[in-house]
Amino acid sequence: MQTLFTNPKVDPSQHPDLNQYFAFGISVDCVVFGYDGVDVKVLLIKRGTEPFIDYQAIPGDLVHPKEDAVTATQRVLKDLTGLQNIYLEQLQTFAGVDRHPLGRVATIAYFSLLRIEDYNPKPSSWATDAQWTPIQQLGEMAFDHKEIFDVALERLQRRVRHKPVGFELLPTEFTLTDLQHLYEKLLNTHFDKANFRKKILAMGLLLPLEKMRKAVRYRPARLYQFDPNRYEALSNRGFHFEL
Amino acid sequence: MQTLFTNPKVDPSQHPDLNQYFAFGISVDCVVFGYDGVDVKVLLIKRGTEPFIDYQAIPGDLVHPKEDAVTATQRVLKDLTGLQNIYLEQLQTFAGVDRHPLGRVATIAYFSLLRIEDYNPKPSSWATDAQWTPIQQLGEMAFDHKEIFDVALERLQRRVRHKPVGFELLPTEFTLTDLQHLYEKLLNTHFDKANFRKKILAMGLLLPLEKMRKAVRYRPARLYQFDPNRYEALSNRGFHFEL
DNA sequence: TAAATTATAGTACATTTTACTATATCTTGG
DNA sequence: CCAAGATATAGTAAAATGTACTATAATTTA
Repeated sequence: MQTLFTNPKVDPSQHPDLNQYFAFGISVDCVVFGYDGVDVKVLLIKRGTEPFIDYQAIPGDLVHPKEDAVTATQRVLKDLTGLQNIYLEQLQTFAGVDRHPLGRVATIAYFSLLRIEDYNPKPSSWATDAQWTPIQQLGEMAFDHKEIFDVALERLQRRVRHKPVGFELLPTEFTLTDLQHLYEKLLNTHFDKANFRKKILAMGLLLPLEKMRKAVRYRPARLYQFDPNRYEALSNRGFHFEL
Repeated sequence: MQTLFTNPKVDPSQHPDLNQYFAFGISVDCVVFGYDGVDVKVLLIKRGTEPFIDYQAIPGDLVHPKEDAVTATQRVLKDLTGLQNIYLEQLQTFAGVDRHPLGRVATIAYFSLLRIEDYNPKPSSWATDAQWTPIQQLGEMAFDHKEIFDVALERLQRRVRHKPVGFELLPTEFTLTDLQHLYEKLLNTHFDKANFRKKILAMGLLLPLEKMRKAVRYRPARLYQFDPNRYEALSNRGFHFEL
């Protein structure tokens, strides 16, 4: 039997054997990135049961029958972090036949970005086993989660260069040096300091504040904050963020 | 019940009620782009039954129980076009609760690129209703297929600027003007002729042939072909295609 | 053989990027 | 209170790239 379902000439309601095609589970998995001022980290849970006991895993869950995928992911994120309205982007779907030992489960992978200082673990049944892991120090991962993570990291690195989403990882007020360090960690490169600030400031996306970073034993730097409205406005005029 | 399945402390095999979570259908839908030298076109089928009778639809099918998603898409593409090994990229998954009137079906959307001259419709049960439609002349589309198409087009436009995949749409041998026209149609812009050729040739991705385009009533242009090996080599050295 | 048409080469100017240098501003220790 | 240390911020000059043109070459058709 081929193309039964979408064949424009066939009426699927006439085919009771269609049931065997409705036996998939769908899960969502979300790679949560954070930044603590030093390292880019990812929020992973440690599995306490087989299969893959003691392996690190990307948080996720089965999508409920009447729930859509984004909603499911937001539910997982809230249970895990206590946060709502955090940056979320669909990544890719992994649907290999044998990717899950417990059944045919396709997983829709997402990634999200949050300010690590906002993170506030909820005492849900599993969130207590969550831990922030620097992305260079990943252990072995359950299922195909390493592959999912790799895709997520690659996507993040591209995304961050073409859209101003890096700010999602920083405190709302930050210095230009903070920003530069973040990008250097994310992209694993070095930027010339003077040129970096010139380029960023020239975009006009940052609102300079009348405050300075305090409690440093050298000249304090000005604090800035990202201005989403300005970005919106510029985008509509054809502006393209690029770093 | 929450996070039953992926909760690291819960053993899902102890939960017979898990069955209600394994009742999804998964389909693949593939937006097939082609180019005939004049227009960018998309291969759509016209539905012959309800729901959405007479609407245009993106070709696709349910994923079989023991089939992975890419394989399913390649099967659909082969039934439809007679072609194998054509450019294929996963786009995004659409999993809205009510997106399909016949049941809970999440669809993994793909897009693919092919040389329209290679297209050779197979007499499969539905491929005969397939037709190449210029992307400006789309009618109303079935299900959420218009939304899928919009995402596909946007993705194609970005992809074509950052990876040399435009060549997938051209005959293997083409002139620089052919290439420029293709990009102008894809991106809906105009390029300065002299600068376009300078930029493209400077990349060193095109192999100049000793042939000329014939049967034109003016000066014939040199034919080129894309050199994938060269691209591979340059990519490894950090080269980044950009147009 | 001239006219028409497109291919290809070249050039000059503007803009952006890159690699630096110089100066300003703050804290801390003597 | 001043110098030393550290980082912030401003500025500049050369290099590279992009942009807008102009000029010339090659081919067919009338």
